[in-house]
Amino acid sequence: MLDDNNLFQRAASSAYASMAAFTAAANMYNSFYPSTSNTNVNMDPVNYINCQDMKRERLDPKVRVKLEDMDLWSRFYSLGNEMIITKNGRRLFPNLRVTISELDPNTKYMFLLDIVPMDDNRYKYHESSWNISGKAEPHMYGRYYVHPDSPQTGAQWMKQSILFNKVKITNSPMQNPNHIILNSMHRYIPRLHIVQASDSYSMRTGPLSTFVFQETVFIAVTAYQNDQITKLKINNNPFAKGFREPTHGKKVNAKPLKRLQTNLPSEKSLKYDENLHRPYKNDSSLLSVNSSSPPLQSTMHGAIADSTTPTYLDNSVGDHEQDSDMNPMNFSSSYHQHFQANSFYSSYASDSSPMIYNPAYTYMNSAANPIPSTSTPMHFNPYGRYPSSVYPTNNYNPAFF
DNA sequence: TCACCTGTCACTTTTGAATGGT
DNA sequence: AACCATTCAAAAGTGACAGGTG
Repeated sequence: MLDDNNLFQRAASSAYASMAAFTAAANMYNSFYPSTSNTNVNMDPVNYINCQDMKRERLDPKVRVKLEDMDLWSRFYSLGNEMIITKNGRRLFPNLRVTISELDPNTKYMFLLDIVPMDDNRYKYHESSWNISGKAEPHMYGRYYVHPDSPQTGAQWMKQSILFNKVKITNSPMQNPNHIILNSMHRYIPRLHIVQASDSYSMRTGPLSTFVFQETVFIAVTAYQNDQITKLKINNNPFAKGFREPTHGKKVNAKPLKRLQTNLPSEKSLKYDENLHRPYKNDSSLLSVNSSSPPLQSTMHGAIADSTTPTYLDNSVGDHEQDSDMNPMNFSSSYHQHFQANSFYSSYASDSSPMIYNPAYTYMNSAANPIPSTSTPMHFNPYGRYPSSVYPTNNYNPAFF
């Protein structure tokens, strides 16, 4: 383990080197998820990551973060967003842009971004839908993108929206150390960390809060799987403008047509929708009669943990009303309404958060919630909750797409 | 002007199921 | 029946490319 930590420290570099090194030790413990098939592991989240001594103060709970371009994010979310990863690194699209309120105007803050797995699964795109195809590869923690304006005062951060358009994701650990490493065919969510700090040293100890946005969930891919995602990207990303007009390039014509032909609906692509009691086209965008505005499921807001700073493992879940809502074991509809009405997110509260994005843990953490067998591939619902027949009693409800 | 960003596409590599031999 | 090696198709990854942005 010590050797591994040294490896992390060597790998960490540039502006965030100190933070990556600092968090590496904690991350080593939860880099490898508990197996979904093992129900006998120690379920105490504090002991699980073995970091009960690492307490960290939070920012003022009044601090609010709003995700910009919510409409665009929601459109991608509803289709099951995909992000291309390449060896040299690709940017995220849509861009992550947020606005902040209720920071102390005179205190300095640093803004960091990382991307963490949503669950313990690897996915496969088959017959126009995402299905679980096996267990996830271990995630490489410790890579952060530090916003180049960091540090600056709360007043400066709140003056205008904050854009993370330079973040790049890659599948190659050997590339630029500023790139965030992801595994293809795995599902992720970006996390925004706000640290009260005036330099990289105090960044390690200053009060910290983490924010996540459900609409930013995506599956990392090396080539787009869902044609609808491709079209949405082309139509909205200015750098892909060249692909909008079929008459412009020669490339635009030939292959897509060929692909379209190979994907033409055959008998195989028609399925029977048991809910609608009618056949439906086997395409994630056409899954329901309401496909133009699929429901945004509510369950993950603010719930993804900061695995790098297991500060909130204080067993005080539910101390406050807000805490209760933020508790991943108790996602409430009221919080959903709060989200839909304002698109504002609080930081997550004291909870067992380092495990939240790992359904395996969540299921195991509740004796009342038996773990469904993962040996048989489950259909991945692009619109949110797994059917209640699959998870009869769980209240985790992995809500994506 | 030019560095950079995008999705496309042809090609290569990897994966995993099927098959057959011991 | 169990194990191992081989084959082969499908899936996934790679890199060059043209057309675009800033």
